[in-house]
Amino acid sequence: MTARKPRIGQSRATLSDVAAHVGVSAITISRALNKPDLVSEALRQRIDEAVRLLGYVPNRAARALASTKSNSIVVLVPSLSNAVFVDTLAAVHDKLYPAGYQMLIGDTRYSPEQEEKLLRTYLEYNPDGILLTGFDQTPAAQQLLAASNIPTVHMMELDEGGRPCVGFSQFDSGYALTSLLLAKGYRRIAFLAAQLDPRTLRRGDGYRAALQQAGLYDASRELTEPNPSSVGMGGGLLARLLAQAPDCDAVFCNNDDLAVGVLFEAQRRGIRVPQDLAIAGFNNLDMSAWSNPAITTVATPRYATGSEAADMLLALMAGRQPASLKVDLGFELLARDST
Amino acid sequence: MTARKPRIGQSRATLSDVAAHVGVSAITISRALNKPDLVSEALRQRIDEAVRLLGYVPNRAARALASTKSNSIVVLVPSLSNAVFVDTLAAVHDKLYPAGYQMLIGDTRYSPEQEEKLLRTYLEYNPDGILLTGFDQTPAAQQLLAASNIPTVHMMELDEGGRPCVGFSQFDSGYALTSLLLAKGYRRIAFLAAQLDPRTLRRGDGYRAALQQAGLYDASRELTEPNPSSVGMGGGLLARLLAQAPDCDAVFCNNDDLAVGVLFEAQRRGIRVPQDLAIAGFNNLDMSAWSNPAITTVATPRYATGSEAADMLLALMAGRQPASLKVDLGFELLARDST
DNA sequence: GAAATTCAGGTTAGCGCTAACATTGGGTGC
DNA sequence: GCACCCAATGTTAGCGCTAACCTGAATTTC
Repeated sequence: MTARKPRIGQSRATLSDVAAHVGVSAITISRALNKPDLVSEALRQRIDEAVRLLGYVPNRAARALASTKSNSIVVLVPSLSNAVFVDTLAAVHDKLYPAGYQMLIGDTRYSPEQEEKLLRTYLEYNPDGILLTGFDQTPAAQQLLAASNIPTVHMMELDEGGRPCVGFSQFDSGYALTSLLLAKGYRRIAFLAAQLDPRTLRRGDGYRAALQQAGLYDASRELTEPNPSSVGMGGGLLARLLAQAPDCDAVFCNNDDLAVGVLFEAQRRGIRVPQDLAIAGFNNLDMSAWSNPAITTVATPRYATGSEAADMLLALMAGRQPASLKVDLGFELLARDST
Repeated sequence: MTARKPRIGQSRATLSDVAAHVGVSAITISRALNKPDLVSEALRQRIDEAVRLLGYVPNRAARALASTKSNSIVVLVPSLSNAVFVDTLAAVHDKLYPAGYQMLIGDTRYSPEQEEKLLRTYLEYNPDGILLTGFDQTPAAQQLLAASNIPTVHMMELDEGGRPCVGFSQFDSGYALTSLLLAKGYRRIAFLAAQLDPRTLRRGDGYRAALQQAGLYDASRELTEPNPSSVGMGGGLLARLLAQAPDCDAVFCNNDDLAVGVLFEAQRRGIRVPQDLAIAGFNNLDMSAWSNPAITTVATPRYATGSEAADMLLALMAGRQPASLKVDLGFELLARDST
């Protein structure tokens, strides 16, 4: 048993304080807390009592330093104001929290540079695992990741190169929704997108491919806007579109909030939906199911993505080989009254 | 100069690795990194180069342990899927990040018990400061906070008891919006609320007070629902309301998404807004400005709350006395076409 | 009943960093 | 030219915890 150190003031109780109080050595307290079955029942109870009495709270930094395990996971998402990522985060949390891991959440604001900066910062925490969104890391960030040797899983997109990933094909989803519109007889289909992140662009690629294949592609019907998408912006984009290509018979909006904005603006202009103009959105956000008419959209596996990605990461961290390093969760077309 | 420790494998470079490489002592590297002006220009450059060469990343746990400062701030919000808190978080981040602090974000899911649990967990990180939402902590959580002696600021509500806080009066905002409806001539005003957190309830108190004062309160027009609010739920609540109190001439929705849902449902039922039914929302979310008609709402100071709260916390952490311990940021009524 | 095993706890050392004090070797003042 | 000071770097110790090994007593094995 180590001598009790004199403690000045009322700084927090430490392991040795508890140990001194109970009359055992510090390591025993540590064991009672972390590997309870290595300590006898009776002693464990006395320890629990002392812990409560002294208000002992373990010091995570000390634990991390001594054990070289931080029990924290870095999760980097492009935005916290987008329901897509929030839902994914919730799923990740639901898996990781019971496993004893803390999430360090970083918001990259859709910028690879910001992502690199966050990565640099969070690497100081010595995370046990990393969850990233997409594959568009800067070269420096990729180097950091490689050098750190920390298990990493990418979410929301699929990789052909063998990097661990969970998501769905953005290209296919854009292609499929456009094909649905073509099948319904629409011929002059516009594409409206805000927040030009890589996933948006790949959905646009799918849109373009479908139309080109049908011989119906017209670049003037493609309208984009770098700022984050919102209902208000949907209205603005429709106004721009009608000025530039007034003959469109359908719009593919890259996100449901844009679609709702387009619907509102169409109503203001007396454009009937879907008779004069069909509207399709993306992501199946809550509101698109309830508008009048309800908006056709693509349901994306947000919660499942977070859940599966966390599972894969847990496997990698435990040194287990996950069943698959590439999990394609697919997507679902929801044809509703707006098309 | 301390001897270089033999390093096996390729575990991360440490301060002493850098020191050995440059040929100085570890503390000098530490100084070059943290207090650069204590180290000569020439040496600093050599150190920077070595840091880059070895890919040195400081170990946060070790730094926290040695300095007894974690440079991290715990921020607990009730939900990440509510734009209100996300905006607030963004503001907090914008202030804290430049000051060198990391945020540890916790999502309490509107539960004081969960909040207590998170607090317990995050206290292990030895945060330098804490930001909480509201004042409804469990007694145990309050005890934890008091014992920890960590500067804490409460957001979104105001306290009479002198605890540091930044927000606005939820009661007053509910009272003011109801008064606006009364002033416009509405007499049978309903109140629809989901997610019955304390702030919702206090807004409801304001609503009730205004109506009671006017002698127009009728409990059957108050309808609540414990689950999180959404557009879909707004429609459901309107349906319930019409069954129970079909003569309402206005609805005060506790959040804009409910209001939009009510509007959609009214449209489906052929109820004219505002002629047959006026609709008011809360929080000034993006969509409420663009619907047809645009929805009357209350603009709440979300970003400012985060910003001011972070400022206050920074002052408290630095041992400075903030200008005021109670910052009332007010709110703004936005009368639009739906009333 | 002696050796082998298990159980419950202890000792020692060190994770990587920084606070606090110590040391050096020029200036500076007069 | 001597005391003094300051700037730049070093030494020592320790933050709070746990990994790895060690010890002694109780229990089991045949």
